[in-house]
Amino acid sequence: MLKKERQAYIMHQLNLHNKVLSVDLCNEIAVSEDTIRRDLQELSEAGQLIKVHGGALSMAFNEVQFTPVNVYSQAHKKLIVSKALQLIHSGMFILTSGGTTILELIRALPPQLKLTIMTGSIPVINACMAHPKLDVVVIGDKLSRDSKLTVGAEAIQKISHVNADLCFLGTNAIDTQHGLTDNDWEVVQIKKAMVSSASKVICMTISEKLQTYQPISVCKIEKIDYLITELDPSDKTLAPFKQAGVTVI
Amino acid sequence: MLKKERQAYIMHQLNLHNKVLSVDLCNEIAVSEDTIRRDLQELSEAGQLIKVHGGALSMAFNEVQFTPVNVYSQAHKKLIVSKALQLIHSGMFILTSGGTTILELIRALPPQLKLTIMTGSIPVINACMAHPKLDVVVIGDKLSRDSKLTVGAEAIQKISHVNADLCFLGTNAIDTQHGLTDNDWEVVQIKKAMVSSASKVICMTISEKLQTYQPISVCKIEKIDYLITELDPSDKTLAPFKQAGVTVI
DNA sequence: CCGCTTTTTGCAGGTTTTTGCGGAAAACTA
DNA sequence: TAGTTTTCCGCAAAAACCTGCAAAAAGCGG
Repeated sequence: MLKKERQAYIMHQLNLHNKVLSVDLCNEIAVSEDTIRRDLQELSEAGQLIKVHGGALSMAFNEVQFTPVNVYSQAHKKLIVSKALQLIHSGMFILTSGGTTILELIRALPPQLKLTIMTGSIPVINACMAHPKLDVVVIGDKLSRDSKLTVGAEAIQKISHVNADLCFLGTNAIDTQHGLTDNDWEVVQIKKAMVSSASKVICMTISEKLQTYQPISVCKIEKIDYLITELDPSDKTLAPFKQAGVTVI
Repeated sequence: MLKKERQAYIMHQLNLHNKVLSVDLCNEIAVSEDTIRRDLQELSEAGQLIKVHGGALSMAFNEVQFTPVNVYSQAHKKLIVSKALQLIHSGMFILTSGGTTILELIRALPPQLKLTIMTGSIPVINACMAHPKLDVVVIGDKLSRDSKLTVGAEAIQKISHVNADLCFLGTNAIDTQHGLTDNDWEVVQIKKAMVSSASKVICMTISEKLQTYQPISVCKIEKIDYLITELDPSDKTLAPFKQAGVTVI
């Protein structure tokens, strides 16, 4: 097999699987491991792939790896937030749990907007205090260290006595079969209460979390009124949610 | 599985759930716990995550908002705090309002000390979360923008149902004639409730605020059990307080 | 076709990386 | 305080890597 051929084969494999192992390649092509290594070396110098110990990764893989939360995921969240702002109108009473996306939403609220935010999430409260007009109602109870959220019977009871216009839920995992799910029992209880006490329930999430699930159920998919992701509403990933009656934005 | 791949997987999980456990990861990837730990170590050094005992946390969720420490009368406050620490013992239930001196006290609590802190002050809650062992009970209600404290009937009712060992009050003004006074009606209501619900009431203040007063009364001087200032207890400024039955430290 | 250079390939060796393991130390939990 | 879990540290084996070398293959001018 010619050298050019071999390297073309390597690139082909790389495009298919996003990674190759030196061992696999030298078995497939029946050539010594040294030769493969030299090929990978050359292709790496030509900028066609990223060589790593034991094989190589495609450039595509490396982009997502080297573009961490701050840039890639952050841009998505900004887009999600801008969509969510359309649902918010002056004077509304809003219930929220915690989560990074919700935090971004609060930070993005226009300064002149007057709202009442009811929440037990300390980061959200902190963000609210940076806004000039927001009325904040703190849900009191025991503070959960992990989630930075107040949890417990007192908090649930308090939530059950309000009627919010909107409820924004931090989304840990969501799929059409299990609905909205999470992994912290106490946080789930709070979220359940919030779902019951709001006219409209809104889930904001990056598309990575779609069609994943966690052990504990918050609510069925039918309870969700709006689903906001960074994807275009017509994206095929979102079709099952539309079918389940969720308004996808 | 390649090392880079593994680390990408870890980061992915972290973006989804905001935290990962070493045990979970080594099961999911089928690799020894040591390897996972070394990966977390590397990613941590690269500034991609925060390593903690047992796993790791995402950077996004754990933004530490560092409240600037004002050096004004800092030395005095350190002294006051060190005196106050003598009154605090493991397992106590403590009620607090807000105030910079109380904030300093929370920050100075030894890391191994276990306490339950009940408060409606957002800065105090933030400080408590930086401590590894504190149990925090948040007093819920409407958040007062000025004082960053929850105020209202709900909060007062909640406070009235507890029996705290100690109550630390932020001191706005104190004198022997009018007792402890303040200038915010709603905050005063909260402080009144706290005084009623605690076995011992402690006022910490720099000496400048001694023998000053404000329009609204929190409680008579007899209700104060301890007064802590930066002065020596034998200082003549403090004599009238001793005479009124306050234990001066 | 021949003698020459250049390229490519495999191999032997020595070095570096990676990984898992055992035991001690540290941290956490009750 | 005692007991469990997690971490740290050193070690050793395996895997991967690099370097230099030599043989085979290919290219090339005459």
